[in-house]
Amino acid sequence: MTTLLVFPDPPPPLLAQTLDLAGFAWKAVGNAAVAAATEPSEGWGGAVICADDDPECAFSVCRTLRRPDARLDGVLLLLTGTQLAALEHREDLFDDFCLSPFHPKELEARLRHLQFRTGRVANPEVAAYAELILNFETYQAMIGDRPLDLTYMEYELLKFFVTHPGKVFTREQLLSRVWGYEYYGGARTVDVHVRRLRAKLGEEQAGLIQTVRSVGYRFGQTRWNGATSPASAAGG
Amino acid sequence: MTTLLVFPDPPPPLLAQTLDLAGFAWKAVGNAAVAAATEPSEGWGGAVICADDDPECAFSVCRTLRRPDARLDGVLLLLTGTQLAALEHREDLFDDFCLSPFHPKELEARLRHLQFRTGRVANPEVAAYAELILNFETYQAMIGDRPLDLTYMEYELLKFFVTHPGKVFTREQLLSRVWGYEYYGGARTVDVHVRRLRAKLGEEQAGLIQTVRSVGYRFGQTRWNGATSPASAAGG
DNA sequence: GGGGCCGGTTCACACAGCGTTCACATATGG
DNA sequence: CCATATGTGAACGCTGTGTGAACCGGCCCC
Repeated sequence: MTTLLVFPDPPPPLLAQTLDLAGFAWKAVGNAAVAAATEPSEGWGGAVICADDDPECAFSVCRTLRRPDARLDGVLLLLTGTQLAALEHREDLFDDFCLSPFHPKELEARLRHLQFRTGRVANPEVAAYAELILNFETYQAMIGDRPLDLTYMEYELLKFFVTHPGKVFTREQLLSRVWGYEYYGGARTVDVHVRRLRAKLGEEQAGLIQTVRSVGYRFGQTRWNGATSPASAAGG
Repeated sequence: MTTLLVFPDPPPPLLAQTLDLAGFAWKAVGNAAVAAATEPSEGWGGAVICADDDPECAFSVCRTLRRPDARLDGVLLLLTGTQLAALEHREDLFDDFCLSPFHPKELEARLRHLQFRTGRVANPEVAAYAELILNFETYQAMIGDRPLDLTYMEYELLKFFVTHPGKVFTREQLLSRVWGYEYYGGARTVDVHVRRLRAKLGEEQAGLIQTVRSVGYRFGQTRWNGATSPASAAGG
């Protein structure tokens, strides 16, 4: 369960109670700066912004959360009926809203739906394996919370590995499927790229790419480590 | 203004009145078959499904509207407080809901936001990314508090970048999507415009446009955007 | 209608990054 | 202990990109 950002700090008692009863993990912040400073490493799982008391400040927090360079999805606005008109030109600042005073079950249902939406609508153009995340749209890679600086070929090779975990590929297969053409005698080129990938993955995760002696390389699936039957290699 | 699908037929009087007063064009249908038969050529602009009377039938209509091969976006569910629990395993059937009896202004605000989300509403007249602000109406650009003097093509290119932050585009993609036509051998033209944009953005912000070697260019989003599916966190 | 300016496109060149290759060291298996 | 396979470090050369400048067409002003 990810952590919800809640504004203001402290939040209205009924809001806090509702979130607790519904089983949400949350953290209250008084302004956008604190929100940025206390952001968990996996990012906020959404936000509940209460505009009852200080709508201007609430909208300001929303604006900060929604800036395009680090946009937060899953922002729910809590406001009174008289504030409805203020939403008209601020459609981009929130994903859902709930009228205050609210029915606890309604808020819970909205938050659940919001988490469903952000989990499902989120851009599918990514692939992940354990700690490793590749974003195909941005050509970026992350291992844990550390961004990887990969060259084009390194990225393409890693992308192929991540999308085919567990399988063993010969150097010739990798050359034809990653490089995309038949190759003349340069099988060792793969070794060099694998080596550089291992180096950039770091000491910890270098084992993600395993050498299968006299066959080729395999990505992930470390459960089969050690002495396996040769039949598996022959069958692959 | 596109036409909203409304269920049931006839809808509750207060619903019809609210839609009329808010200026929405709508058409009531009694079941999914009629909805398919009377669908306007441009498609439905969304749906308001009232589950007050016959929730089972309402959910059935939703299921039909949401079938994967012709999924309708912008489905708003109208239900009573006692029906909230029924939403839990039907998250995919709707995009928003509103408790009945409803405040007309709330329903109106929800429908407006739904139309904004589904993109059926006119484009915003400004866009911003970090320090950068573009005003599409006046063709003005500002970086921080400094106005940028951009030519037409520079402005169009920057506008495209700002509205697609983080994604990598090849030169060919940029040519076809910014210049708007297929191009003969002029891929380097993009380079020159990018260079001039960088120069005008200034030393500080030149890094906003990043070169992705042997791929193309990317605007902003150096930091990883954590908007990935929650499954990745669970899978670790 | 002519000349100068402005903006978009194209060209030529230099540099740097990256893919490839080689030579050698090390590991593995028979 | 040998043969083969793989890891490692470094060097080479190509391709892609940055950069300055020229070209060219349209527009406005004189």
